[in-house]
Amino acid sequence: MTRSARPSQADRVYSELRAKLLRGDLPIGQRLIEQQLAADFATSRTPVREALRRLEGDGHVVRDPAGGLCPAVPSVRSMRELYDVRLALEELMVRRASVSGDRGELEAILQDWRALEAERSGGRSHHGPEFVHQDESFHERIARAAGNDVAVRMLRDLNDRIRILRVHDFTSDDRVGATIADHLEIVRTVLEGDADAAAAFMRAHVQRSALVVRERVGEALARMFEVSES
Amino acid sequence: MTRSARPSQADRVYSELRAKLLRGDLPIGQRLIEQQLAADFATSRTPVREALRRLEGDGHVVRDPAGGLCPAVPSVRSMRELYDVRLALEELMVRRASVSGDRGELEAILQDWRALEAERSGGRSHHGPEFVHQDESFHERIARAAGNDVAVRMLRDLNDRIRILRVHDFTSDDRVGATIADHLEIVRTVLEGDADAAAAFMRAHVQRSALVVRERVGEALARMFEVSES
DNA sequence: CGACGGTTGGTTGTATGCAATGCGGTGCAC
DNA sequence: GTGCACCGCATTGCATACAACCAACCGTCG
Repeated sequence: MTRSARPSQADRVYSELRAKLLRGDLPIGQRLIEQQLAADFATSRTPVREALRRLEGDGHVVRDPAGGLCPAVPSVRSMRELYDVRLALEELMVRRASVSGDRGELEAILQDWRALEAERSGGRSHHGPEFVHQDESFHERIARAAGNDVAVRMLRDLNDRIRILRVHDFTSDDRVGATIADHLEIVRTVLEGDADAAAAFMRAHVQRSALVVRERVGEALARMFEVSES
Repeated sequence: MTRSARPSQADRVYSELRAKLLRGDLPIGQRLIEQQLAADFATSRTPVREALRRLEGDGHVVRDPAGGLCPAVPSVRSMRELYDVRLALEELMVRRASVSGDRGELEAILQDWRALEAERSGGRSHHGPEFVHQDESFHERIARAAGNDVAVRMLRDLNDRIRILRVHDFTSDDRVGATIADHLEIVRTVLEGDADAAAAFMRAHVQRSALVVRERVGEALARMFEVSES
């Protein structure tokens, strides 16, 4: 996906536009005009078109009936679906990691999260957006240690789409602490090779997170989503 | 993904090229030259470029170090990964379908497969490629009945990538019969609402299929894959 | 006053031209 | 004979010009 040597204009437009879309920076009803985007990114329509095609393939933009492209609107329903699929995949990953995971990587993960725990009890606390990245990184590393690149890629895609919600999980210091504890417990269990227990911990962890998000985001976001649902 | 009204050149190139890639029709080492493809499809480079970008996003073509695009080569490893993920998703789908599936659709599936069973015992037998489509359709309909469009899309993508193997599952009449029996059992159990049993049946069904494929494809394909693995 | 058709501006789809890059081949020097 | 440098070609990335199409607006006619 990343061009090997020199990132092209199309790549640049793709990632910047994608970032905007995933942050929800673009007005939802508004059509994305190729020429206008080309002007914004100081380039021509060709790279913009290529970026849009990729974003369309990713499902981050959708076609309106007239053939124009608009930002895809997340719905409550799709969020639930995404969490559902994510849960199944994460469970699979810890099972695989438990049975035949890369021990070196798993132990590195354990070390890193012990360090985070120490930092935290040492008074240095992590705030939302930064911790979201840590959290995503944990789950991706587990998948990578499990040795399933197909799943890694799928999880990354899922994470892109729920990131906008995930930040709501880490607005309280309690949740950050609980997450660190969960992660340590999971990776320890994986290293013990207990697939069933690890899967159960992961399931509980993700479900807890989903519950908190659901609660925090609450009715406000739900209503926002509802109205913008197509 | 499908343009609403008038399929564009880019759409045509995308689907035809994609079909060729998924059938393994293109020599693996051979670089895909934009201009040559444009000539083959009797169009210009622009639609070809867009098609290639989408295929790149799908992972069906990959960049060589020089920046050129080549058909992605399936590896034994990625096949195993795909089956692994597919298994997890299929299991999730029957669980969801068991608990809160669309009964109308589920009963329609049951009817259709009873009809297929009757046809078969009536002497009309189905052969490989045709039955692959039936089989894929079954699994997609289950996912659709489960009401998770995110998973439907992911499964479709997975199926695209394992189709090349799946045909090896249905070269014997026995396997076709066994598959019909499995499908009937699965959908009946789902309709009874027994999620655990349905998941177990689905797991057994997919694993059986994977085993047969692995056996039939055998070392020959495995070796072919190995040498072409990057 | 309403409905219909033409017209026009805006937007996307397609084609092509141009520049840059990387690779291979060839010729020259040693 | 071998190594190196230079040149040309193939190919991609980017820009722009042109064509097709849709949508809305406006005028006219019933």
